[in-house]
Amino acid sequence: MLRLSRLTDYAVVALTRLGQAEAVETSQVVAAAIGIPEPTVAKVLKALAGRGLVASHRGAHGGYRLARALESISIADVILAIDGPIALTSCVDGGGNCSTQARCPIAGRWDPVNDAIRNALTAISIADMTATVPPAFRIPAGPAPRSLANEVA
Amino acid sequence: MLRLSRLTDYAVVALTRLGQAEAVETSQVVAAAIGIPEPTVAKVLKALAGRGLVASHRGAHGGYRLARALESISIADVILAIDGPIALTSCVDGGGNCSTQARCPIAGRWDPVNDAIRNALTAISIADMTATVPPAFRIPAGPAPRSLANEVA
DNA sequence: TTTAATTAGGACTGGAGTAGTCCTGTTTGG
DNA sequence: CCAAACAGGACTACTCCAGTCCTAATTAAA
Repeated sequence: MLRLSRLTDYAVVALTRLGQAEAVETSQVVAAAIGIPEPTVAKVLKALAGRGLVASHRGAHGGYRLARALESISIADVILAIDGPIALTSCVDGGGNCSTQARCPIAGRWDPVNDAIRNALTAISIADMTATVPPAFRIPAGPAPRSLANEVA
Repeated sequence: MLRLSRLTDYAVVALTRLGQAEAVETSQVVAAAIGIPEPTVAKVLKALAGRGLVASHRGAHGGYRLARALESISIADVILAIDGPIALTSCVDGGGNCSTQARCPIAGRWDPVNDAIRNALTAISIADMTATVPPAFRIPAGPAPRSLANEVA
């Protein structure tokens, strides 16, 4: 089902949280705020920092903050940071190192599919994802259904 | 990385093969033609038949043939047949049965993402996937690199 | 200068889900 | 009536991800 990594969902939640923060926040604070175990949040934030989506500050009183506005961060960026490059087939990005030796009947050209998905994902920002929720459906407070495991298709 | 099921790739290859066939072909023949183990091909064809993408004929001299032209079969159709419905989050299609009780900070609205991907995948037909390969890059004959494991993102 | 806080980075492990196989039943042409 | 072929489901081995932990490296404050 074209599963999307669950960590990617965490990343979106964490980014949204940082978007609401006023100063740098430690991974512990973020974890507590969004209700996800700290080690996992730390892992996600590290990955996001590595891709420059969040800025990190080490040492005492360190933490994370957004490197750019949520409006200018696309889901494609997040997926890239968490799961790696967007490419359907190993054939495409792997450079043709097909393990099996079966015949390739011309078929299986996933490039257009990759491009289409990449474009679709690049067009949507994290801000878009939160903005599209009609106010009536927003959860007032307290525990609430949360976005979880992800599967496309 | 938004992994796409490998069976989906097989399905595309098998469909392309059936597109070249002149009469019904058994799963054995298809398997031999595309160089993939017969049981696996059989499994894929069954799934495609279940979704009406290929027509099956039982009994002696039975087999499979395309139910419609490759031009009118989208990858979304294939993914749906092999991997199930296209939806990024269990939150969305599962009806809100979130297992964890963590707080949902409004974030994680994957609906627009799902829609975008669905649209992108629906717009591409199997015929498109084979047609986009420039003639110069077509493999003349014999063993050749084959599309394999699939990952998006 | 020392100490504590905090990120960076990688290794490790358990579990979930998929690929692939196989078996049994049903249909159908010869 | 028999053999060929699909239908459908059960089962297993394996891969890969989620989650945890440990050890640096960095930095503010005392």
